[in-house]
Amino acid sequence: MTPIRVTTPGGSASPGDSEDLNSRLRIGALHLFETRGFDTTTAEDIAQSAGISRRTFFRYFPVREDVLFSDHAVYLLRVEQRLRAARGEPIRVAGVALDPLVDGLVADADFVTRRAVVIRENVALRDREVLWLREYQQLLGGFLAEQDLGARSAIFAQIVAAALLAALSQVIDRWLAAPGSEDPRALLAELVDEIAESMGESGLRGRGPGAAHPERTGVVVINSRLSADEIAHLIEGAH
Amino acid sequence: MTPIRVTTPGGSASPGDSEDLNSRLRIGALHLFETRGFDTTTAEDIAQSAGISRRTFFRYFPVREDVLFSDHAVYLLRVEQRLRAARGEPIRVAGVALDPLVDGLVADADFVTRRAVVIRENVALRDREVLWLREYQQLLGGFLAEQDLGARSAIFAQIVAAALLAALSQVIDRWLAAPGSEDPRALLAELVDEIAESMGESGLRGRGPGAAHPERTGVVVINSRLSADEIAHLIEGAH
DNA sequence: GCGCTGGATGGCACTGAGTGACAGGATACT
DNA sequence: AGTATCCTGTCACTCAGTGCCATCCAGCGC
Repeated sequence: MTPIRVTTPGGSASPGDSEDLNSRLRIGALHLFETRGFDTTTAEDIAQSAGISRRTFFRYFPVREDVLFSDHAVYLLRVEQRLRAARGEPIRVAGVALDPLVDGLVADADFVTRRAVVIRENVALRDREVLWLREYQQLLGGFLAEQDLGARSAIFAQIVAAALLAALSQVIDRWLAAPGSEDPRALLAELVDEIAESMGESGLRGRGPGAAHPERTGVVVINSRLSADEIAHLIEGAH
Repeated sequence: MTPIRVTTPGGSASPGDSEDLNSRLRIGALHLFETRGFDTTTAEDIAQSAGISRRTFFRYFPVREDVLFSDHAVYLLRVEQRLRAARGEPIRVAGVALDPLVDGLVADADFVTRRAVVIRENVALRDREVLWLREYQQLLGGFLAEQDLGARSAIFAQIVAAALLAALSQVIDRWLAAPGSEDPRALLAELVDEIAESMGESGLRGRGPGAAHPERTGVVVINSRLSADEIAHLIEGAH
């Protein structure tokens, strides 16, 4: 997956930039896909549109589909950095680490929305996007697997990672469907919060209290038919 | 994805059966992959091993990789049936609906474990497996989306589906790594339970009480430094 | 200036996946 | 019988992806 040539030696920062070869390729390709359709556009066509040879094209993108996803190669690196740098409650850290991705997509809105249209109409592109998103999932999964998530930690690491990525995917979908109607980053934060609270350190009968967020206090009650006293009694007998 | 020819008109039931063309192909292919490696085995080779022409092979499996995954086409149907038939708390229903898949894999253990070895060593096969698993996820996601999961129902449907499928994936991985050490179906049930409890109707500030599991009572307290009275007070002020 | 070296590119040729079109051949139905 | 239908094989074609080699263009030391 990784060997997309990012071609950002130190200069042009964001994937929305223009005028390096990578950008010429992805923009030219998108335009071709929009007009001619994905599977009637050959690698040769794309290469020509950027003024390079077919052979060179495949040196930049080992798989033809990837010409639309070069940004992910960049975002993945940023997400990885965030994971390495941040500290705190693991699940929230993992969730927040996805911010650069969301920000990047929003900043590159024009390209991203047009790309989404093309992707929606083509199976190969949809599949390829799934595989790219899975890269993030593995990243988060790997990170969470190194943390202690209580009982069944290794398993839950993957489950939580999957949940987080599904949340991300939904956030992006919503944003694409109705741009501007909701702040994607805020929505993601909200969902991450809920996931962290429900599957986090205390949500799944894992370990004791007092780890990362000692000041945080939360109470969840299921079946409010019990009186407060009864609940208090239950709590006293619990731990 | 779907157009794999299942070739089970009404006769041979389980994917582990032999002697229909489909089985000859997948077994022959597996053997070739084991000995010669996946990417040095051409579609022609596989076709020959089953005594058919290359063209016919591609009529059975539009994508070469799929020759190893024909069982999923069957399992997907069964899972879908289970979803349609069962009633109860949605998340548990969705989780339990995966049982036919687990059972099928276990029943077909020889093939499945050998396949796993081949898959592990090849990117194209790994990717293809991911895409197949995603089919289940979409199935569950679609089902859950029709249910009412409380606030943000549409979003949580996808998140829960992803979590369930990650659980399934972990269960299978464990079983493959140490067959017989743990009952995969029991482990899956356990994980589904935890997911249902944490992300279910009450886990995520959704709707009121009294739906599917009215008798169930649970209390979760984060930060036990508070006294029981303080907590009771918090609760009284909550709803 | 010159020569050298390393990386990026292009051209060429080759394998193999996947597909459309057509032609038998078997089977089932009447 | 005749005929419609489904399955299969053959042929031919496009195009993705790759290895090999020649070339070109920096940069750098001298």
